[in-house]
Amino acid sequence: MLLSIEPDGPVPIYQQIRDRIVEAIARGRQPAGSALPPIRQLAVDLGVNFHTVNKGYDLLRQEGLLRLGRKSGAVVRRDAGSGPPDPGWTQDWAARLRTLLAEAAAQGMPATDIVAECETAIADFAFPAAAAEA
Amino acid sequence: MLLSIEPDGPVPIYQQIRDRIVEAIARGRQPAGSALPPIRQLAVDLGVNFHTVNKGYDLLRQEGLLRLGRKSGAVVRRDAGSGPPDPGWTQDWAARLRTLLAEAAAQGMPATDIVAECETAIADFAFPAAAAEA
DNA sequence: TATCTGTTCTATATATTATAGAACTAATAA
DNA sequence: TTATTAGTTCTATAATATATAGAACAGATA
Repeated sequence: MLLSIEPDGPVPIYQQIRDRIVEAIARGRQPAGSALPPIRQLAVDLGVNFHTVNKGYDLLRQEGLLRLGRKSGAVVRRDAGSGPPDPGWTQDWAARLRTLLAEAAAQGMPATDIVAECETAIADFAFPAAAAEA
Repeated sequence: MLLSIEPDGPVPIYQQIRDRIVEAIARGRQPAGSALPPIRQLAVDLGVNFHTVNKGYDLLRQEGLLRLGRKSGAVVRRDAGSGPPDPGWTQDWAARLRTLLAEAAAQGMPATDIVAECETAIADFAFPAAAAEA
């Protein structure tokens, strides 16, 4: 489990930890049932306080992606193969997506490029029965 | 210029102001050259401090989307018809896109649904010579 | 001159972020 | 039992971000 962090970046460290793990889950590198490093160990590896890692893990638990146990540690609960997400969650996510895509359009990015970026990202994910036909 | 804000939401007010304006630009409701409300007036309309609006406008200025003048006020500088964005900017944006899309995949959203949400959002934008063929 | 607009400064209060240390709970291993 | 492991829960501190507030300034316009 490699996990590179930018300590001096604009995005909070606990958020970066959460983001990298979400990406690892989406790409199938952390399938459902797989274990994540213990909070204290990851904190040492990253050179940050264990409370910071704990906050990132807790975020993932609130999102339903992690299951945290006393001795079992942090285990992935959902992945790209799980059932469809909650309708309310999908709405919130779609709103954030619209804002992010609008940003690219406002910056003058062509529609074809925007679509291409989306497809490139999605192609890296590990869907259960992916068909990568062009 | 309608602009609804959630004062008690998790996202900062100045960020919401920035996001709504970005979406208005992308959708062609605020084309390049069009004027935005004065800082103080928008502050009154939204029921927030004018410093909060100023911070949102200043963000957009830093992103190259707005031009702020003494008497000219806030004028849109770039829109969906402008030239392609800066390569460095595109890289950063693509990274944020990958994180957001990974979130949906990790939550179990099917690839087809993710693509559909992207296309739905893009269809609302005002590209110069859009071809909406299916 | 007077007005409108963005800009800049100080100031205050609250919330967020990150670090730090200590103690606790539950499960496992020796 | 005893020790270890790992998450959980408290307090505490410092730095930064957020939002409000007021005042004053600078440039363009009527």
